[in-house]
Amino acid sequence: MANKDVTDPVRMEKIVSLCKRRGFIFQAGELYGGLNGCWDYGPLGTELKRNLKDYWWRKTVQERDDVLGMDGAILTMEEVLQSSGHIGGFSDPMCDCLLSKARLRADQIDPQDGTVYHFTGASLPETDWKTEKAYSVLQLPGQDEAKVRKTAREYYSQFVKESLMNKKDAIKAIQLEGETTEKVTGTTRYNPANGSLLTEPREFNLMLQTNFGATGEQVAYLRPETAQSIFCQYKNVLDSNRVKLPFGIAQVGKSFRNEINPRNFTFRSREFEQMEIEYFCRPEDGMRLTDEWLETRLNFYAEIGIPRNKLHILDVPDGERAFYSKKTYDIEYEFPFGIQELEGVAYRTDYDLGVHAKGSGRPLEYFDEETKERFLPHVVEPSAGCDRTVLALICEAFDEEELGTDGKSDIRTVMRFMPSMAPIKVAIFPLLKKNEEQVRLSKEIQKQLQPWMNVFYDDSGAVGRRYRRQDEVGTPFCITVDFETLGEETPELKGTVTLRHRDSMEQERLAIDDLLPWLLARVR
RNA sequence: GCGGGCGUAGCUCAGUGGUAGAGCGCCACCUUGCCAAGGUGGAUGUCGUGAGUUCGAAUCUCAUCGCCCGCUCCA
Repeated sequence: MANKDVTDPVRMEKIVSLCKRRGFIFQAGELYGGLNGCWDYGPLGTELKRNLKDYWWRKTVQERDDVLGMDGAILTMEEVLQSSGHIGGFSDPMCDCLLSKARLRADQIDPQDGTVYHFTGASLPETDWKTEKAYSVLQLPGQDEAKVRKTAREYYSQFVKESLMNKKDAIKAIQLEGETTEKVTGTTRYNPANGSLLTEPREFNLMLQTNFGATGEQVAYLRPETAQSIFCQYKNVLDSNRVKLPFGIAQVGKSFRNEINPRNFTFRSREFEQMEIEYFCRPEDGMRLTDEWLETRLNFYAEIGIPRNKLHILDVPDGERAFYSKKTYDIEYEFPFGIQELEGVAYRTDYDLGVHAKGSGRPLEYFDEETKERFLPHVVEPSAGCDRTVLALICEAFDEEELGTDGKSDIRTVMRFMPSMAPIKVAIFPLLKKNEEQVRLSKEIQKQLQPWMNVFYDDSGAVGRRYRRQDEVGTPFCITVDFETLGEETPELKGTVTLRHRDSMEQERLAIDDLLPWLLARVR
């Protein structure tokens, strides 16, 4: 098990603060108080996320011969989710303890035998407090009747105004009413820890539902994962694209889950984006391909700037995997709030195509021309959380560097994004705002580079401050048009600019004409 | 969903019943020949929201929303 104790809340707070201050991520609906579990990306966050998605798409779909893309509807038919098991099958019935408020999974309570004491209500002598609420307690092994009644009085004490008297005396004084007993066997209605009655088991609604049609009579669900539209269109993709096993279908898009408890900034949100591949293969290749995809995906993270030593691979053991999965790897990252999952690589066997073939009554078998076999392909699913990866990129990039060599403390905040991920690729400054020629040339360079990359122009304040502002949003390169550019004192430097590197703060001179190829080689 | 903490300017926070504050940031001008915090001036607040108590509420009470921590949950 990963060590969850390695957390740094202070660092996380600084990151959240920077995200808001510099326009990476805002809380959704903040103007009206905020919407729990939902987030908006600001200008820079949007660029960052787009860079990630574009890179994933390029590496996963465009640069591979065996993966095709699709973009499915978010609104999903009830039948699809019935077959997949999202309706009915996967949601766990939960009970709450009426006394301790502990939440228990109804299906994990051991059946118990014993005597149950039923009460119809309680009152408090010498006051007008009285309740008709019924309550029951199971006598646990080793408990006497007095203990059972104490438990009941503790329950009723929740409804007594605390101002009546001090709590201990109040509990002792409560009069229980209508006591009867009953022998029960195999009950799961009582908390094994304290004998208290539980609430009725409730199905937690883990999906978001919506309605449409003229009077809103038709029910649809916001998809809980992008995977289901891939499984449902697998046959159409196969028939329309002349592909052979093994092949994959990839999708990037929004999914929605009614998370009970959204936490950790954007990490667990109700609305989130996934980058998923369903890779269809022959049954005998499933295990091997799962391992291969794990390697492919780990390499991907290294390429976008999340080093291998910050990733942890969890080989999910038997019993903790989804029941249909023969093998699952979780790829986890060391977030400041703990080691948490970025991506799951799961071997899902033929479960998904199987349930949809059955649910729809349509054959989904693959016919192998060479071997003349007909079978349901198996599926390996590398499923990455897009917002989680953006958050990992931000956490990984965030750095505070001490520069105070002369005794003064100077902390430089730098987002060390890889150039390919950085929201702004290059910033362009005239050294002096008042020098018209420098301003003119700077804007000319900006126009030259803009068709190729995201460029930012700034002429306010001292140039040092402008450098630092760009450091804080992770711009890898800054270009300064200075007096040498104009060739005023050193004619041989005419037409060159200062190029300043974010990470080292070092500078070099480059000819304006060389800028585009130089940058293009580094920012993609 | 439970328990605890918190919510005042863009950010970090001070302000415990009597005129809404500081530092940083931001904007303008000046200065500035390459790495923040120099000079002058300026803008910015439904004190999270709503009700209540009060002559008067950022301050007290209740509710609600949101954030953080711990449980719980995560197909």
